[in-house]
Amino acid sequence: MEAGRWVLHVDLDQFIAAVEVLRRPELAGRPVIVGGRGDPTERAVVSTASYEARAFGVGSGMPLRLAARKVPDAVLLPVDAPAYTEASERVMEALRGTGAVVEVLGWDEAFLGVTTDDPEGFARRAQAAVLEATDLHCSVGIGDNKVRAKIATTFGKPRGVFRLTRATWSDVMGHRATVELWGVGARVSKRLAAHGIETVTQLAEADEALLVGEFGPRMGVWYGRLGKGIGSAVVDDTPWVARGHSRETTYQHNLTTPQEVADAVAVLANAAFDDTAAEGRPVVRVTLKVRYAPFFTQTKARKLTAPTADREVVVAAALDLAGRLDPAREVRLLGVRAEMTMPDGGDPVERTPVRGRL
DNA sequence: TCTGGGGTCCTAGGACCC
DNA sequence: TCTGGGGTCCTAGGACCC
Repeated sequence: MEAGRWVLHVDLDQFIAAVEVLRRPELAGRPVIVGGRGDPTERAVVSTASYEARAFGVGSGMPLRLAARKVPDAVLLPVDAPAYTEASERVMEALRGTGAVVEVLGWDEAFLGVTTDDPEGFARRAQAAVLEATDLHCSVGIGDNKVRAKIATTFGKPRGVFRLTRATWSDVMGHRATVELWGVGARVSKRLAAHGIETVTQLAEADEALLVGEFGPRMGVWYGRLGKGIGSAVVDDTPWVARGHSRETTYQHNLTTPQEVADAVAVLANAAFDDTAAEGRPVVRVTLKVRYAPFFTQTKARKLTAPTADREVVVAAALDLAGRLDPAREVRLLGVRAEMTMPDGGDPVERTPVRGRL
């Protein structure tokens, strides 16, 4: 058995749907779909679907309207963020109780840093601890770094454990499409394919200069390493520090006049300001995001002349950006983001490393 | 099927400076 | 006139993740 340090990736199975079923046991075994306000006639998308609903082809990100059509007898539920936050906190506490270093990735995911001769045994104990504390099931990926641990989890689902290391990387991942890598999406995989790079092995063997020419000095190098399964093995339990907060709303009916837009921007800017004020750090940059109907997204940003904790300044900056939008187009989504100074007093634009790329 | 809301990081290119 | 070479700061936008 290999002695030493391991990275474990823990991912709760159908987390949101599972939390809902826990408090409504009669829903067990039924196709449960959670999204928006649970109303399939509204503009909203699926947050999570239970495995029973996924069997009908429903998945995260799908418009609620379409999901409801695919599964006629589905149980549709509204998103209840406080309930998931509470369940998540109990999960993370259970994981910390295993003695591992725990780096939280989101509601339903965490990396564990452990030193053990038996990572599978540790993984099973972590699963048991989570189940005991919360009645929730999870899958665990074991790796020699975060990239491999994260991908390993997908082979462990549901309720399983899977190990992926440098020794097995090529056998397990080499023949797969690049889009299966964590950090490669539809766009990047298409650009890779244009260079004849379709598989993970082809990416691993690709000329670095070619990747840098296509994607730039950082991303190009990073994609090449991703193909080889190379990544950080540092699990950091430092509490996460947000760089900023944003509020975003898709309107059930498009906004058609500058006054409607200005009113909406004021509401969102105030809410975003409230979130940053709660952090106790001043705002340094304001960004306005707009999606015109049917689908065209624009962003406008302004760095403030000085960091400010003044609500009026932040709202005025957002309204000023709104004045630069095209008044002739219908707006279906607006968002306002307020970025804060970092705890050390720095500017988020300087990319103070709080949590870097994995 | 016309696609949420909350985040993160990276790149291109213009303005401006010496 | 057909054009340097470096640097910084800023905005706009792309891509990805949960």
